[in-house]
Amino acid sequence: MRHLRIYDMIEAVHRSGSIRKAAEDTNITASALNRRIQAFEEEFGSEIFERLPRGMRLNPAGELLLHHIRLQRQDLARVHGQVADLSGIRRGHVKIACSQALLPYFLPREISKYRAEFPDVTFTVNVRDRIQAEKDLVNFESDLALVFEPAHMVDFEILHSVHQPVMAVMSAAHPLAGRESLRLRDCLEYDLVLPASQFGVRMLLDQASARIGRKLEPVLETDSFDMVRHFAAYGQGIGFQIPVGLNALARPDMAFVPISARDVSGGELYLGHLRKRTLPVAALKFANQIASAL
Amino acid sequence: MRHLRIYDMIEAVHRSGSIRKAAEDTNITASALNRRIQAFEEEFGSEIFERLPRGMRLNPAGELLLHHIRLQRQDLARVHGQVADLSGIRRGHVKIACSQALLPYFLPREISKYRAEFPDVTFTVNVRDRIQAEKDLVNFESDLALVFEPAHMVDFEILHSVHQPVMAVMSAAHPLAGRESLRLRDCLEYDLVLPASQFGVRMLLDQASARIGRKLEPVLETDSFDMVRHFAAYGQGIGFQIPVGLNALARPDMAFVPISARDVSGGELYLGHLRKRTLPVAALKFANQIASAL
DNA sequence: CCATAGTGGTGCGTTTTTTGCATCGCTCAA
DNA sequence: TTGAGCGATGCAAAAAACGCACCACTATGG
Repeated sequence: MRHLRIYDMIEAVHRSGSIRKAAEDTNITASALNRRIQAFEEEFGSEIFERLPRGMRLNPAGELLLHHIRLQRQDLARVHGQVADLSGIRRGHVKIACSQALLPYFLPREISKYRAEFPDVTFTVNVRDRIQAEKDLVNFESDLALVFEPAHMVDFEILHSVHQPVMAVMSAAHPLAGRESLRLRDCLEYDLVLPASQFGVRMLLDQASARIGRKLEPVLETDSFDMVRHFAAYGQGIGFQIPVGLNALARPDMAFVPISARDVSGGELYLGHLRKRTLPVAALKFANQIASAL
Repeated sequence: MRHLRIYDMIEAVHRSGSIRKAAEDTNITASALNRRIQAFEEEFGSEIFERLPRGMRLNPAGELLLHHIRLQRQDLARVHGQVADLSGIRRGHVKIACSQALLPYFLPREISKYRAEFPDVTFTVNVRDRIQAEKDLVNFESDLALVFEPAHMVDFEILHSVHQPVMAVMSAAHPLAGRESLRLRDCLEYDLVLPASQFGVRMLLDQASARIGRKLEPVLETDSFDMVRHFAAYGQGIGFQIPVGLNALARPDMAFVPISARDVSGGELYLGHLRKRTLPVAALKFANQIASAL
């Protein structure tokens, strides 16, 4: 869209922080770029950049404009998608920000299933904690977010939610492996491997242990749920995960035992998008599929 | 916004139905306009107009694009408003689609009150029935709608609603003028002046009279509530109106008596805007003022 | 404390894009 | 059948955008 070129230029200057650097990205001379920015500001009726001795920075007006630019671009992409839909072609691209728990089993399965029906739809999946996921939505870097116990949710519009108890994860040979359910105090007898504090599961566990007057002292704290699972699988440790991140069939060597709701009531896994936003067709259809899968 | 000129051109062609006519509105030659449309379609990846022997018409892709254009333009206006807000200037323009009932007293008073605080804000008020009001919102021809008993409401997001009983309107000298409330059957003894069938008040009255096995036979049916009031004021007839359209202080020569809720339960007056839309600052502030006034 | 590298801004000749004019081919209604 | 109205197009003129060279300014680091 050549007529929206000026928006690309503004974003390029915003990204690189200087006209000269942005000029390279834009395949244009710094002088030409400079003049287009100036002309735009003139027409817009207000400066959108602060001129600092070391470069350019968006001022508040520019921040507002930037959001408009992103909104505008995403909406145009939606229109493009719908127009493609008219001609019977199901094309498009879906950008997802999600918790790690969704990565090993759930999302790969759902994406494959979706692409079996619409092979021309492509995906971007970014692992984000619950705070960053919301920021991604605001910046239009993701269409959908699938997160466990999100943090503020002011810009988050819920499409679907599902309750997830917290599961203890351990080797199938572990003494507690046969139990129907576990109390939190049972787990404290063993080596604990816990996700880092920014994760929802950890937050729930911390709250629960505080209630029974104990403090969790993990032997291993990590930001990788893969690590949690593998450490638990090959030792006597206990890890924690939510059911959507587990697959009993795929791991007969492991045991997954729910923590009693009396200790940890569990949390909600939310599927949502940016408030007030109209999703592209592809993203909407995929969201519906996920919602029914959950 | 020079870079959005192509959008103006597309809208102009859509409005006038032909390139040559649109060329005059756009202050450009037909050939230049033609080529810009062609270039845009090329870049957009799909034709947006049907070429008919008698002119141009938007095809489905074009309809989708047109909606995007309007959305985009309105959002840019919102950004402009917010930027003006940053510099302390309260400028802007508010477009309202409303029922006739709001015209005589309510809206003039509220607009004056608002403009006393923000004199640089201007207004457009269009009288619309409840069906057309919603269309106006969809086409971005209005920011706000203030309507009685709207029809489908699928694209309508309610900001505020207030219950309005139906009032009988008559001369102060009318035999029924002193009553505290009226049954519908009391009114049927007199000459009736009714709003046309597209109005919410009429719909409620029709339903109510059908319930008591009667049919309303007005001596005067009109699409002007002014006419209803004046006819009632100068004769023995009875008209009907909702309270927001009446002002006892301004008309000591008239009497307003509520119809018993056992006959006509009344209806809701809704203030709303297009679903998912972010209103310009001025419109939002005005909407808040109206909501509290109601 | 000054040299230097990096920043945005500008004058001017050149290139690219857009526009206007004239004209073609087509369709439909009188 | 003819004329009026439509969109499309070739070509030259006008306008806009661009690249180059250079200016003024300011932090930073030897």
